[in-house]
Amino acid sequence: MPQNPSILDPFLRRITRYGPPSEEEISALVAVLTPPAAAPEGHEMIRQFTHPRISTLLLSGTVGRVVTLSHGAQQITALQVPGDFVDLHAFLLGDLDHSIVALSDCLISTADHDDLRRLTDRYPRLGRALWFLTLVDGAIHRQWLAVLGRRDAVARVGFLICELYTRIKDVGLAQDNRFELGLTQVQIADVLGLSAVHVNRVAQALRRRGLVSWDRYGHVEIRDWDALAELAEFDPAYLQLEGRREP
Amino acid sequence: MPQNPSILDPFLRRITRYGPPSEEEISALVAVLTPPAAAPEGHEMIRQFTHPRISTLLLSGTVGRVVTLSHGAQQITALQVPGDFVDLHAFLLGDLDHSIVALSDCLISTADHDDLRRLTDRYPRLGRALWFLTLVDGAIHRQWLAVLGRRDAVARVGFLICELYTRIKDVGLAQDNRFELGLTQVQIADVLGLSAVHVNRVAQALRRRGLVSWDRYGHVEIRDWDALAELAEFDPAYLQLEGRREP
DNA sequence: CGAATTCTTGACTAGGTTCAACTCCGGTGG
DNA sequence: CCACCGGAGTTGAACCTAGTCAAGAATTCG
Repeated sequence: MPQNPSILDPFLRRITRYGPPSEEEISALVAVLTPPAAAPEGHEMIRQFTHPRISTLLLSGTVGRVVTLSHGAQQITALQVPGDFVDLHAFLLGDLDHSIVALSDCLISTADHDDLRRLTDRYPRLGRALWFLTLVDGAIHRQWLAVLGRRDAVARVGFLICELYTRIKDVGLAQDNRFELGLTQVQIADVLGLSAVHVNRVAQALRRRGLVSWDRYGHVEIRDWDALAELAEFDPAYLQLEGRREP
Repeated sequence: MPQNPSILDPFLRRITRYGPPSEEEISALVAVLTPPAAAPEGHEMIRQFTHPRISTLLLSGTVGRVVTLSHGAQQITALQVPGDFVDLHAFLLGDLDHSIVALSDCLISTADHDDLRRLTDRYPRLGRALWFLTLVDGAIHRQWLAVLGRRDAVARVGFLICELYTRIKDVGLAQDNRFELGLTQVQIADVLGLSAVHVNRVAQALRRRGLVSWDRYGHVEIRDWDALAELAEFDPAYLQLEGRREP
């Protein structure tokens, strides 16, 4: 169990959205987590088509789920922020359909699948809380399908910025419409299904219109949230931040 | 509990992929299902932004999860085939981020969320089997993100045909490379993020190249599976049809 | 200082959209 | 029985968003 409790804060915020599990359940879960470990940028934590025996909790940094296609093209199918399990779905699935890659320098903690199985046997409500987390991932996937299927490039970039700010703020790591994007334009292109060149042009357009400022280090400030959210048709309901009180 | 056991066969094939749950667990689950009921084509089973108290098992027909955008544009974010729970994720989520619509005449059975909660309390392994089903949905979402983000129109249509045939065959409702597509070209366009006009042109190209035959009633025959699968880069691993033996 | 990334810009191209008209078919009602 | 209607599919032409290719600027790092 990690020495410094504060680094778990983002995760505790997430897990208590559902239910919440009792103190006892949360303690039991935290007890099976390893101490924080470093995962440097570019590290492939799990390789496509393999089956991990542990699940990974992201404590800081950004992680992506990456599907690699034949021509070398990549699609990033999910972005994880601190407090997210990056591969909780692998707990029950067989071989994974994607790689998991650290997109920046990260701190992680892991939980053994055998421990998770014992925990969810003993505490069914905790199991549902974990299930809930993977269902939110699914809700995000669905929104992104609508984004990739039916929105133009400007709305896609706007949506990504709105979503990431909302998620990072939700775990207490952003405020005042500023956050650390921490993605290169190439990586953004791989999330949005665009070319890097076009992402660059769209970013400039958003800056020119006064919607965001965005420096080369990935510090983003949303200067006009309402306009950006409307442009992107962003409604955070799908993120399930209101949580859910289980009867 | 439905009188005719055979109509549950597709579902029983699905649920036993994981684990499997014991006979007792499966019987307990089947016991809380309502008898089959009809849902006519076009019926909106769940409306976007509401919270259902039941989950729906699809027995026959095709159902879609539909996200509606502001300009009236739609994106179908998931297709369900017989044996799928169409809204099991709503069991734990709050308000739903999409509507659920019968895309053809359907037969359905439902389970009350309170019953599901009791069952998953009593049988944690059954809970994991249901969780597993929602994780497969997520895996399909991820593949579709890669399809929409990085593949051209011909590959998208090819991929859809390969996936639906594989899924329908898996539950015993298709064989010999023939199946009932049961979607109009407009609906296909809403799945693929294309215009209906372009879907039409792509369909003709696939027919001309001898890869599929495809009549106006939605009867599809895949005439050259290998070529189609290669064109679409379709690898069924993500569907998790091999299942998973829980230790 | 040179090497490597990332970002930026311009010119050209292409895949897919839009709009509009027309066909084919099944169903409906006079 | 036929006229009409509506939905699905089909076709053509014009347009446009985003991709590709290629080169140059800016920054970081060894």
